[in-house]
Order: sequence, then C-alpha cells, then structure tokens
Amino acid sequence: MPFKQPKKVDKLHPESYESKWQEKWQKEKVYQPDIKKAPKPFYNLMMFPYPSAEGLHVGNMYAFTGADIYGRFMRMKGLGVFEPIGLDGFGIHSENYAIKIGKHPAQQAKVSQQNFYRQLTSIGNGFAWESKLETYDPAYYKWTQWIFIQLFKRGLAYRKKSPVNFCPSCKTVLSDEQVIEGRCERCKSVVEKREMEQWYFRITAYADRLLKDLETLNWTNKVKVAQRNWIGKTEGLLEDWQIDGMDVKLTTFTTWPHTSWGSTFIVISPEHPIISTLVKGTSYEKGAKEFCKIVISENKKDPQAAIKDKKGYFIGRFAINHLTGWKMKIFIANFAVMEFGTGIVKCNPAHDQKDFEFAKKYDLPIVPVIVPKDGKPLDPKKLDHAYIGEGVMEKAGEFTGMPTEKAKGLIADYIINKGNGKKTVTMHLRDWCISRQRYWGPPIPMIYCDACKKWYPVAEEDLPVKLPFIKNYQPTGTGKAPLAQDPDFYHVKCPHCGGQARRETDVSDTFLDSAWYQFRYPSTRCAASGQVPWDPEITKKWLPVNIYIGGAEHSVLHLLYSRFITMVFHDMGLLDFDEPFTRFYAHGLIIAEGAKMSKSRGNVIIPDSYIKKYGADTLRTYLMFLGPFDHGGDFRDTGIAGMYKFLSRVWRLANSVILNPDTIGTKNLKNTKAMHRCIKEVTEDLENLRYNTAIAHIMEYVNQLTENNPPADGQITEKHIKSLLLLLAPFAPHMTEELWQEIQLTVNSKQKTEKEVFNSIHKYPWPSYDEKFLVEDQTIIVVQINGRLRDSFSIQSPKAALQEEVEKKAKSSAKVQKHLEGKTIRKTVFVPGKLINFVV
RNA sequence: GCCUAGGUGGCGGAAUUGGUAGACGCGCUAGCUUUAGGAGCUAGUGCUUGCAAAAGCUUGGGAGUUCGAGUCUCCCCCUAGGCACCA
Repeated sequence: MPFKQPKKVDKLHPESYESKWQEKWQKEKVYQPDIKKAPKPFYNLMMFPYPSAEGLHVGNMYAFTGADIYGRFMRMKGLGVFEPIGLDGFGIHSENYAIKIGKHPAQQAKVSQQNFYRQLTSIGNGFAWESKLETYDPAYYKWTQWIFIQLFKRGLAYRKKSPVNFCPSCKTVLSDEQVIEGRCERCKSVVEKREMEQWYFRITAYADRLLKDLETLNWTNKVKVAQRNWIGKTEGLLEDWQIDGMDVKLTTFTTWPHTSWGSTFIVISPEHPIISTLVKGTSYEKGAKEFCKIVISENKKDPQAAIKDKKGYFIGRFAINHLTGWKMKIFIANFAVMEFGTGIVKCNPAHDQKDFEFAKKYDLPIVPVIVPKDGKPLDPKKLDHAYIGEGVMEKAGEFTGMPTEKAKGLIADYIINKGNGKKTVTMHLRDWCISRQRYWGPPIPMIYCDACKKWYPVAEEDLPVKLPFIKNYQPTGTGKAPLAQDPDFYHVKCPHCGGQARRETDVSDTFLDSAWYQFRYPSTRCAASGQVPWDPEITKKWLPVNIYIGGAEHSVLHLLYSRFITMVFHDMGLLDFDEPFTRFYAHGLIIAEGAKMSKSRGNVIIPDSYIKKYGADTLRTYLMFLGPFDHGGDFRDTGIAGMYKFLSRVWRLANSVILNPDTIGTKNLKNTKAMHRCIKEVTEDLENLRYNTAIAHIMEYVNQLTENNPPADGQITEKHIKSLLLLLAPFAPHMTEELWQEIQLTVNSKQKTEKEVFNSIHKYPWPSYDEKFLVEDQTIIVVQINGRLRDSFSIQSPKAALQEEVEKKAKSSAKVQKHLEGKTIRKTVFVPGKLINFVV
C-alpha cells in the first residue's frame, strides 16, 4: 500500500487534545498514588511558587517541567511517585502585589490561587492534585503556629531587643538572610538598623549540626558551599592586650596569631562601648565622640565608604604588645566591624593589606615578621603592599626560622600558655529574626500579660489564631503591625492569671510557612494525629523527600531554615531522621533573548501564550532542550518554533503508522539497533537529569526512522514507534498519550468500549534495551601518523581487534602510504577497535 | 580579597577510562514544492588557502607530560554566582 499523508495530521494541534488529557488524567487519578499503600514510594518535590504578580513565568515552568520529567520517568520505572504542588501564598511577596494593585491580600489570594492552579494544570505536570495545600489556609497555618509554640516551649524561640534590619519601604524587620548587600531582598531598598524587640529562633544552637550534616547530603555542591559560607564558622584566637597605665584589657580576635610579633597598633570599631571608658576625662574624649558619630553615619549611608577611605582617630592610649613589649597606639577606625570577632583588631601592617594602608596613612611602624618563600626578607621601607603569603618567621623570638604553617599553631599555644589568649570559634550565622510587622502572615501565637510580666503561648487547642479580615491591612511603618489597630484581635485574657492581656500582633516570617510544608503534603487528606501536623505512619512511608528540585537562590534561606526545623522535630522525637531532603538538585535560570528576565526590562515571559500557540508539550520539550538543566538557558522565539517542527515530525511519523498499518513491518535491523541504542542513552540521561542530551538522542532516533521518506513498507515496526512514544512521554505527555491511545485502537484493532480500563502511556513500563543489538558488526578504525588523523576505514568487528589485520589494511591505504613514503616507522600504537597510530 | 562553577563554530550546546572535536538543534546558503504567506522536503555549512584534489589551523592565553590532550599538571586572563570593612 502506498504511503499517504492526510492533510489533517501534518502538524501538532495541541488545542484539540491537551486539555482533554489533563481532565482525563485527573479523573482517572493517574498521578495520585495510594498514599497509604503505594509499594515503592518516591517523593518527588519541587519548590512551591509564591502566587504573587501576574502569574507563573517561564522560569517557574522550567523548574516544574524539569522536576516533572524526573517524576514521570520514575513512575514509568514502576515507583509510586508522589508529586504534590501548592502555594506559598502568605507573605510579603503576595501582600506587596495585592497592595500594588489596590486589593485586599485575602481577596487577591483567591484570584491568584485560581490563576496559578489553572496555569499549573496547563503545563501538563503529573501533580497529585488531591494533596495540594496553601500556606494561608487556616488548616495549614494552625500548624505553623503550633511549631512556633513548640520552639518556644523548648527555649528555641525567644524575644530580644537588638539592632534589627528594617526595610523602610516594606515597613517591617527582615532576617539577616533577607538582606542582600545591605538591601532588602524584595524591594532593594537600603535597609536601616533599628533597635527593636523581636522574636528570634535559636538557629545558632544548631550551627554545628547544620554544618556537619552537609557532608552527608547529596546536594548540588554550590548550595552546600553557600550554606557553609553563610554559617561561616571561623576558628581563631582571642588575645588580651594590657592598656598602658590603666587596669583595662582589650580583647582582639585573629586567625593569624603568629603575626602578633609584628603587631604595632590596635583599632577599635566606632560602635564599641569600651571607647567611652578609654577616653573618659581625657582631652581626646570630645574628639573621639565626634569621630564615632561621623563614621557611624557614613558607614550607614554608604557601606562601601570604609573601603574607599580608611579613617582613624588616635585616642591617646597605648596597649602593650605581650610578645615584644612595644607600646602600640590605639585608634578608633572606620574599617573595624562591631559584628565580627570582638570589634577590636590587632594590626600587623606588614602582613595585612588594610592594616598596611592604615599604617601608611598615619605613619605607623611596619615590622615584617614573615620572610617570603623566596628567602628575601621584606624591607619595610620599600614595601608597597602587605605580604599575605606563607613563609618563615623572623623577629619572632624562639620561633624565628620556623615555617609559618607550623608557627601559627605553636605561637597560639604559646600565647595561651602565657595567659594572654584563648581559642575561640566565631559564626557568621545569627539567630533567625521571625517577627514581621505586616498583615499577611500567620499571627504569632503568643500572649503577653502585664500583670504576670510574662509571655504565654496560646493553648494548643485554641489554634489556629485566625488572621482577622481587617480593612487597614497596610503596613504602618511605626514598628507596629497592622493587627495592632484591631482591639478585637489583641484583647485577650491571660492564660495564666485570667487578667487583661495582649496578643502578639506581629506575624511570622514567610520562610517559617515553607520550612515544613514537605511534611504536610502527604498528610493533607488524612487527619493529622491531633498531636502533630502529620500522620506518623504516612510520614514514615514518604519522608525524607527523595529528590527536591528548586532554585539555588534559596541556598541560605528556605533550605537552611527547613533543615533547622526538621532537626528540631527530630529532637522532639517526632521524626526519625533530621534532614528533610536527601537529594537537592538546583536547576539553572532562564534568560530571555540574551538578557536577564525582569519586570523593569519588560521581558518576563509568561508561558500562557506559548502554550496556546504551540502547546505545553512543545514548550516543555523546548525548555529542556535549551541546555543542561542545572545551567538554564536562553529563551528565543525561533528556538521554540524549531521544537514545534520536531514534535510535528514525530506526530506525522506516528500517524503514518496509525493510518497505514500496512507500512508496519517486522524487519529493519538498522532501525531496531537505533531503537535499542536510543533506549539505553535516554535512560542513562534521564537518570542523571541530562534532559538536553536525552532529547538529542530521541532526535537522532527519529532521523534514523525517517531516513527513507516516505517510509518504505515494512521498515518500521509497532515497537519502533511505541518505544519512541514511551521515551518522549516524560517530555511531551499530551501528544504521546494521544498517539498511544490511537495506536492501541487502530493498530491493535481493538474496539473502543465504555467499560475499557484506561491504560495511560504514563503508567506503562519504561522500555528496556537488549545489549545484543548494541554491538556493531562493522567498526571504524582511525589511522593516525604521529597522532594526526590521516585516514579511516571500517572493518568487520572481530577483525578490528587484531593488530595484524588492522595494520595490513591501514598500510594498504593510498593516503597513508603517501604520508609514510620515505619514512621509517619507529613505533606502532594499536588500540583494539579504535585506532592505529604510526610514529615516524 | 576568599570560595564555587565555567570559558568549545554565527548562536545554544555534544564529546566513556586521554583515542575521529563540533553530536543534536537554531541560524544561514542553494534547490524543489506551494496561488501567496507560513510550512514542508533535499543538499550544504568550524576557520584559512585553493577551480578542484588537497593542505594548514582550531576547544580563553602560555608552558609541560604523552605516540596522541577539550580532557591530565603548572602559570596567567576572562565570565557568572556566593561571601566579605571578616582581622
């Protein structure tokens, strides 16, 4: 029968089947595992979106598609895949958007929810829709509040008055993690320091564990590195310096104890309280005060000021160098940071660039104590920058001549033994400031009683503390949350004495909402036990999460907080593991037409119009083909058209088989070999989330199948086509389902009946390959002369392993002979089945 | 400054343990097809020289190890991300 190509099938027409299958999948619960009984549970989690702004953008879709493909692959490999989705809808992101468009956050949430769920359906992910959750649902945040209470009861939530980060635009305090280069991570306003009393979570108590466990986690390395940097554990030495003529000691922190032999002055942070003691009643008092005032305000205005210009003020005092006996001038200096170490620094200008610049400016002694590795001692008069490398000690008493690597520890011990120091560890990590003076979040479930002068948690049976619907939800900027204007909300009785008490009116940070959602998903449809937010049996079955896919921008926020909260649950005896995500994979970022996507540039790509034009399958496959999943890629309109073309080719190929069963044959070894190779390669690629190369291999396979166009009768088997569809199914779930069902009906000549069980392609077993088809009977041998390619030929595979045969054939080549002419072969390198190299 | 990834055609990107660099796709060129547009099909496409056959060059730069280096070693440059007045 001649090949015919009916017009109506020459292109994809996603609008006719994508939503049809989405509905069918949902109706048939194709992606809803049996939470209680699924035999091989596989928890495939992706970071749930903030439903702010106009909707899902193509970056979200990139992440979700990549995660979904892995889930679909695992499902076809026979695992009980659980792939839930929800909305991280509480918090500043959503609230700011609501304010911007003049809507009440609670009302906007409903609109956003509908829009996001519509979009999330349209991208064709295999979500377990029955397990969705929203963080602003009282049934959810009841437990967020419960968590706060548990931490309070264990002494891990506490109040403290200290300088906090305050964003003047968002009108709330922020955690350290939400301040990027001195600016608010959301609105980029310069963050102010304010002295306020706030609730904190004692995450620092877990610093060592958070650090140590990293080694055991299968996470994208850069995220582990970022967490390690953020925790910022530094081991060093605290060193005491006696002040000349005063019974006061200054304590400094250093990681280079051996350079104390060359310490010639000391600087103090202008914020340090000890300054007033040192200058009290001296002629330097007034000047010091003024200097501090100026420098503090300069640093606040421009955090980079001190880098540009180092400034100091001599306060008329000297400290004694406990190693050398030198009198060292003491300065207040703008580059000394109160938050790091002790806020006081011993300075060794020969071996620290900052100290060097300062010493030059104020004409302070520069004494090198390290001879560089080249053996030439440094001449302080000729130095134009500090020497910060390793070397050998000089002018260091009994340590002179010792390599610095060794001296570092020994000199530290020496200082400690003389009573002038002790070992210490500093951390960059600070406790997590959890209070927010905003409206759209879970009210912190605490009550303050004036009579008892004490904070009490809300009784657990009274949870949730519902967020009331109030008209004045806008942030106030006064340091009080909007709820503080609602007496009905905050007037409560003291749980202890029954007297008039006041509810906390701040809400908790959004990152608390998302720190525990992975535990809630599997249990959303089961009543929690009453004691904990999940069903313990179900949690045991599904957690920890098998693979978590999301953006690396959450390295030190969500991913750190979530680990911390999990450790607390573990310590409470509620979980038998203490890491929530055994594997975390950070996907890359999508840029558009070569530029970063941003609202201000106006190049944010919303997937909807592309889905409408090309279908979700095309967009999904295109996004995955852009580049390695952990690199991201550049979204271009011409590229997506190319993918539409490719899928249309697959569409035509499969349809040619459906419509012309006669073209299906049983024998074409070339095609069968290509199929087995393709199955092997795609399987290995998917196991490693190498989606771009998996698609390339499918393309090669399609190129092979369509080598003869139109295909000759009998060249393509049903299995060739079915394997193609199965391999493509995770990428293009709708069109493969459509074609699969068609083939089942047409090729197998089955009659469609109403009662027939729906056998989705997405539950069909992943195809397997047979090694015997991977063996090629012809092998290509490369002939090199002095390592340069001169010729190649193919030879029967068994013979390709015999040097004698290969050498004979190689030497018979005219091209090779030309290059060998008049030369003697000095050596022959033979790699069986690969190449032969003549060295002349 | 420190830490972590990277640097391959016009572009996105492929390359097992060192063994044919440039898979796959985009773009481009020519031809066919279509009323036209779009689309489709066929062929070509790293660079230089050459009518051609062919030769030379080529994985950020430089050195080294090797019969043979994108891959290994050393030095340098650049880009992206993280941390940073960090002692």
